[in-house]
Amino acid sequence: MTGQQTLDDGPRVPKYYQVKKLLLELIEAMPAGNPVPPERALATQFGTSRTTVRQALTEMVVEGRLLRIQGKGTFVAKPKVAQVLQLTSYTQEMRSHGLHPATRILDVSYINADDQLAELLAIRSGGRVLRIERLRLANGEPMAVETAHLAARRFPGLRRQLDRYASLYEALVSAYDVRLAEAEAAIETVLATPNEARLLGVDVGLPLVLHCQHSFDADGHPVEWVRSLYRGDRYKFVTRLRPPRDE
Amino acid sequence: MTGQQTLDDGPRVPKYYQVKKLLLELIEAMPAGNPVPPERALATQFGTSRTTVRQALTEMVVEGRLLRIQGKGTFVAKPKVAQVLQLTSYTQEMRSHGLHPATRILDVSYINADDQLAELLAIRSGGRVLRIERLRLANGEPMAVETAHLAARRFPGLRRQLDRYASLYEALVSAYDVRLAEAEAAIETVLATPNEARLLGVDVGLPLVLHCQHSFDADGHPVEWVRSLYRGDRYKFVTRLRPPRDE
DNA sequence: GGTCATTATTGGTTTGGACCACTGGTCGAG
DNA sequence: CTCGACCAGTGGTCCAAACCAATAATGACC
Repeated sequence: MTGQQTLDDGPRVPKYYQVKKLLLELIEAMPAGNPVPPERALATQFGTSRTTVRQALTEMVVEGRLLRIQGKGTFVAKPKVAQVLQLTSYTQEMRSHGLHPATRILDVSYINADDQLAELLAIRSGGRVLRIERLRLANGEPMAVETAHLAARRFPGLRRQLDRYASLYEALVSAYDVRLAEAEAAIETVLATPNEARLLGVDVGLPLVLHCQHSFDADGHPVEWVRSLYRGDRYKFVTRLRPPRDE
Repeated sequence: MTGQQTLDDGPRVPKYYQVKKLLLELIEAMPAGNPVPPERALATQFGTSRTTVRQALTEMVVEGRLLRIQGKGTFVAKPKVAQVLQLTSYTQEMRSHGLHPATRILDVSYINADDQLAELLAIRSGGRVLRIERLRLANGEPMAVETAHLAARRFPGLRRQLDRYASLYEALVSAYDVRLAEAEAAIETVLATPNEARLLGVDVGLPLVLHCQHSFDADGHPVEWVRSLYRGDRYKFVTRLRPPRDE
């Protein structure tokens, strides 16, 4: 090897990446919802195989710039919605963004806590836990799958109270006089399983944002542990920070 | 089509997904760093094409479970590191995790602010801004690319001060008596560009965590705007929340 | 006019093969 | 012994083709 062309990024640009850049320019001038040409047409236009076009399109779908629908086509996606990380309800949060929120209860049931969940809720291992699985929507579109866990003994009859109040937080305050005072949240990226992909209406393998929140009341007792899966292509999370030491 | 098998997830499981599940079982019993069989061998073993194996492997790489190295092989990856979202320095943060932090300065230069950056730093459009691009390492491995922006006029000579102090925060406190009091952070997922992938030592197209932080001093004046790109497969972000209203 | 089967179009999956780029080792020349 | 050329093995990219699955348009039939 003579090393005559070993620059930072000389001829090392894969063809699918060049296709991607061309497509990015193409959709920049297009409004959301507008369709891009079919894959086969793009392959002909760029003089590549459909495989290469698909590789470029797949990255753009993962990035949240495009939306693929089997049998219909590929479309320019809408920009991301910001999600403020704070102790507000989903409903409250979406309204502040001018969106119409809705919640569909997927499942409410009692389970037995495994060791990890028991520690999070400060109950004994195997204790009964109310598990609430909800699909969060905005303007009719699935936004997140939320699974909340609360100790059954601490909130007796909560399952029935849920029908009476508009939100879980409202039920906690009105029926049990419990207010969330603090929380710890962890955020990481994961990939959609087939089941999660189906619920959220995204593709299998798309990166999701896993947001686990552990909430406490004013006395420092754990109240709930929530595992929320947001669409990584539609959300960004915003939080306000303070320094660890006060001065 | 008789539709005799149209269950929730009957025959609808793609072959690459079945391969992925088998591989997940395989690597579960393997320590980090252990190599998995070559792609061609897996294709023969599972009776599929190499393309299908690659589709399964690619998802697992994106999830941070595997690490691919061209010319060497594919290996079991190490588990994620947690990153606490707070106003501490990277150095401080990594040490608390028992890791050995290091920083490599990639570039320090003055640029002219565009409209957006000017507004973030509360200066006039086109004003001079010190731009510091740093590569963050932990135990010798690239962890993040950080690009900080500070108003040049407010911190005269900061470029030279950087050599004198161990960290940017230390320089701000010692030389300018400026302490960060508050910040807003936004987190979203993006895909690695070729340049970013090269710096972080990951694959092009891998999802990264984009963490943009806007920091303010005690008087509420903006101090810096930092754009950090973390490896989505190695990090998770942890933050502590308080309710919006005090009571 | 309305209903349902048919067909065309589109994205989704899989194949088998080819070649490139990088790594690590082998082996010969010096 | 050292250095370099060479080569085998690995992941990276790309191709042409075929078939499956979901959607939308068409058109025959009632």
